[in-house]
Amino acid sequence: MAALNKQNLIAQDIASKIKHKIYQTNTYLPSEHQLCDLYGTSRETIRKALDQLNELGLIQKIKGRGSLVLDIQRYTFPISGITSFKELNATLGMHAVTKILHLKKTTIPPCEISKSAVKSQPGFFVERLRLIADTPAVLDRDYLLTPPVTKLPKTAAADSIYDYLENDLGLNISYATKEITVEKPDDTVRQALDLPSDGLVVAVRSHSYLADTTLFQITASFHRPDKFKFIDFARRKRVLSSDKPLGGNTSGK
Amino acid sequence: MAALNKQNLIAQDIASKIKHKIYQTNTYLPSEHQLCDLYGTSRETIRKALDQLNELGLIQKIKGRGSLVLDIQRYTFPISGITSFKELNATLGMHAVTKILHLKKTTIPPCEISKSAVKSQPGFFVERLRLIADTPAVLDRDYLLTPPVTKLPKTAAADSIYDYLENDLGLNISYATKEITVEKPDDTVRQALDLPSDGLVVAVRSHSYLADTTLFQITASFHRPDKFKFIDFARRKRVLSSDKPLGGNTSGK
DNA sequence: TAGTGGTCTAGACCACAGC
DNA sequence: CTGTGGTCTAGACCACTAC
Repeated sequence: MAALNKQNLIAQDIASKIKHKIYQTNTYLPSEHQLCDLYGTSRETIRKALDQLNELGLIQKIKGRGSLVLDIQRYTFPISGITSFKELNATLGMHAVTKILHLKKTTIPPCEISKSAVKSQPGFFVERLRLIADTPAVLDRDYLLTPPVTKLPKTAAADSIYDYLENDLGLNISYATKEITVEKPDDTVRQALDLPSDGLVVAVRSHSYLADTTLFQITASFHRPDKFKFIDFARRKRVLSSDKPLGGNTSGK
Repeated sequence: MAALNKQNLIAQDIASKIKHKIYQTNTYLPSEHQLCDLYGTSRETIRKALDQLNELGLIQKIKGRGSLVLDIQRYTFPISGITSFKELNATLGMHAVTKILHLKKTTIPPCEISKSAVKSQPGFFVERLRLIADTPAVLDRDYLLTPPVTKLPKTAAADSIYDYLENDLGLNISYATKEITVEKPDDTVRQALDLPSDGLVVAVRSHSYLADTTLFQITASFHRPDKFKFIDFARRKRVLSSDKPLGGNTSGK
């Protein structure tokens, strides 16, 4: 579903050239003016392409000098953001295997939908175990809501649900909220991940939304603590801080 | 230093109006054309302001309809990104107290600087304990490198190092890489956080950089597992995935 | 059909880096 | 001084939503 507009194509082309070392780490990209000539576009379009790479941490723009290619390669890479396990598996080359434990149509209890859901909703429940080098590393529990997700073949669950939703169903996956905590596992999780009886798990819970703000997925991933690693690249944002600190804070977190 | 350009001012103004419920959750902002009239700017400038809010998850832009105000308030808020503990403390209203355990000039051993550092560098070492509701929650260990950070008064360490670096030293904090793992604490951490002898801690290690890509801070934060919570808002990015999977993978998926 | 956001253009002026 | 990125403009055309 990659939109075929100029700025995305340019961003992908430059990203690819960085990946293949045509643009080397710690060197500068051609100037924006040169890129205009190279791609035959206006400067604002080039700048929007570079903004994407900047946001991803591939480059750092420095006023008066140019766009420097950063060396984030060594930082394994974006486990942040919304990324499917299959994509991670591919980019990190970690030889993982997915085992489907459950896949069934159900009604999703409202308590799982922490938002303002009053009544339960139909959907699919998928439970998958992820093995890395033959040892269990992650247990995923996904609820796919049925208004957007009407079908879910077993092959899609075994491969990549995101692939299926985007490419086969044509859904426009847009954003997610995500929460990481450390907690005591329930019995199922403990046994699946082969944890000691007093052990802890890392729980990553997320709500994923389409571009029209429809909630379509609720996930809880439970990671073995010793296998868990979350890597993030973040840019400093200053939009929110300046204002007065939210005064009437009635809710307690 | 909040730049005083139009797009940032507009973004902050709209963010403030969302915060104060002048623009209500689940309603649409005025159209981009109306905002042009309201602020007396061109549309592209309005769009750049809205892009900032979009990136933060405050709004969702929907083609043909408008910019919808999202309800992320209930999600506590951006612990993602680069945000200082003081800012978090203020926005979340969590009544935290900072205790300085150590503050001294040192040379930072190269092993701590995981990048290509060959020789050790001078800097400051700060160890701080964060208490929430009188119970220890986080132990921070910061190295501030001395090329950019020339002085570090105790008052700055007790208040907010980020505040001091940005507003007093005028440094331009730009981005950071961050890594979250769960591991066994050393004795100091275990005692400071009052953990059992076989307990685990959540370790958040980060490298922070200035706008000119100078590394200025290396941090390790150790969190009590039961107090730890990481909340993230992420938008789906599609720049990197399309290309062939980096390794010797011949199939184009 | 009218209104919305999405993309793109060809200029302009500024601030900063480096010679 | 020249070249770089940062910001802004006033238009244009498109695709989508809604009526």
